[in-house]
Amino acid sequence: MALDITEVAKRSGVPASTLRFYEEKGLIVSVGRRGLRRLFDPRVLERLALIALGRAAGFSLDEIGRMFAPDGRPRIDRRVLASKAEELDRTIQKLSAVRDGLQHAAVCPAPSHMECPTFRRLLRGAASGTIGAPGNKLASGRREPEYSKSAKPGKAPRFRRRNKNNRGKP
Amino acid sequence: MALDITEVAKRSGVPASTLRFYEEKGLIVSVGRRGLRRLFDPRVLERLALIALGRAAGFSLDEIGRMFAPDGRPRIDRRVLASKAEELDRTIQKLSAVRDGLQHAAVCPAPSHMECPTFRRLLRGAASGTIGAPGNKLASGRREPEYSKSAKPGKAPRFRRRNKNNRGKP
DNA sequence: GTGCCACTTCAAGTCAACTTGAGGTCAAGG
DNA sequence: CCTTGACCTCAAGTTGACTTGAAGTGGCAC
Repeated sequence: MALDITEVAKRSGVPASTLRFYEEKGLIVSVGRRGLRRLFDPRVLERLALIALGRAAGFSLDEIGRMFAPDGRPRIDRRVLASKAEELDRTIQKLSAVRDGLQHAAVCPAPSHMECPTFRRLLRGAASGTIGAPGNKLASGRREPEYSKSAKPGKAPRFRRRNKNNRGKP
Repeated sequence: MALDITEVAKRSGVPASTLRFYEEKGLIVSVGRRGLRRLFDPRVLERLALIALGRAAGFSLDEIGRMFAPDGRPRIDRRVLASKAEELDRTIQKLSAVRDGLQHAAVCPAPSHMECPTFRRLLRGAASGTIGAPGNKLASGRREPEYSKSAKPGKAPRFRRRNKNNRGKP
């Protein structure tokens, strides 16, 4: 009944090294060994799907880990889901704006992009931090850098860009 | 006329350390110094906006760097823009699906998410790799890991998940 | 003229999510 | 019984985009 690690890897598409890594992180558990070889309960596949989904939604592995009750059953706070959905939605808005701008710029007849009003508008959007780069901060819970040392608390903290990712209330 | 680095930081919202970093990477140039202190042409602000936009669109700093002609003027290939826009669009599709699933799960009356058909469908999507996690690979040009050593070419390469991010032609 | 402090440089650290490498072990096949 | 290959462990490396720390410097206010 139990699947060995290669079987899980094959069926889930998740590399064995990642499975070991996930186990170490407590995201999945193996139910035993055959020799050295890990064995997993087939339900690990569902668990992995859940993890993939969480990642797709922008949760970090740690966040995902916290979504499983100590007994292993997923106990996902609906408020967390809702707020992540909202966050995701804001991200989608921004990306859509960028996509539209890109699309326009791609066909825009202006000799240089700099002369295209649409492009310039997009640029202002990006400049004013309404957009925020994707990649590592896109939909993920992102720590603010500290700046506690270099920017002393008394010293007009208006320096640092606020809400790069629309973190505060709009 | 020239702005010193703090002025640029203040106006652009980009920390001075990042400005130095960008200069080192060749993304911006300083036009001189006052003492040690860098001075920038005001147009650096537009350049920074362009960089922010590029990041928002999912370009890496290196890609962005390549978008500036050696003379410094942006010379952005429209085909690149179009393809990035497409990529972005695919990303948006996926994120939208996830968002909808999340939204549903947040209000779904099923006692456990596992009993909600919508949630399970979403899960299958995530499992089959149709979704792909955001974060660092979301809209960015992402190198495929190598696997040349551990998975020898003769050995049924069906092991590794293909197109986690819909990389091949649809 | 002299002190301060914000700047400078350069090297190294951080973060997340994995991957890779070296060296070890073991079940199974011949 | 012995080889072999696939797994094991543990430590270290990777990637991108920065940040941070230590040690140095110089313009400007006094």
